[in-house]
Amino acid sequence: MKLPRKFFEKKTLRVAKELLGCFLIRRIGRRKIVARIIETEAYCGPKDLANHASKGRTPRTEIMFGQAGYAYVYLIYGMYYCFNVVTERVNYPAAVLIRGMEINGQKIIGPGKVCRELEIDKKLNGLDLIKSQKLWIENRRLMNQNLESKIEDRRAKANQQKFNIISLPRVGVDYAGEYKNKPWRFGIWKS
DNA sequence: GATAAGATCATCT
DNA sequence: GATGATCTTATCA
Repeated sequence: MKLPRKFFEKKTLRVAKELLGCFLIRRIGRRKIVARIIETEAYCGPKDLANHASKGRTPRTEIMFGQAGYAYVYLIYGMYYCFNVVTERVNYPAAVLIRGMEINGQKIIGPGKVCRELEIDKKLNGLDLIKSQKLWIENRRLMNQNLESKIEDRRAKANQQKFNIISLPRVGVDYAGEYKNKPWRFGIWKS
């Protein structure tokens, strides 16, 4: 089941944890990629110095000040894209970065790799994940009627087992002062 | 195995 | 003009 907007309108830390095990779905023409989210990072509001939006409202960060459930995609280091989902309420800039996923059991770790694999670039910035047919997120448990193959059935079963969430400091935010060591990176490599 | 350097550009100062 | 919410390749040990 596609996640509703309400899911994203909660506290960013909670959304970041609840997204683990959910399925990121990407449709490119007739091709559909189903990826299980296994690593995220939370960027929590204007005071979080690691958050791009902590420097205020700019053209780039505008989307984070909008409604939850929209895609925030930006170019990093001139070569890679990072994909985030906007969270919380209007005028409160926050988002969850998708850092790692699993496709048919194959792990893809790193936000740049995630975007390369799913063909996510700036054209998808500002996309509404609640309405889009190109990119959306589904529940941890795939509904039976959505199962398209035995492979997907197996994947759904594997996902029903309990998993432990590991939390660590975020990556690449040494400049963020007191926020640099906040354990706002979440993963389920172990399950 | 570990660490370092290089690629490459939108964004903000 | 400097700087990244990164990744790959090269060069060490």
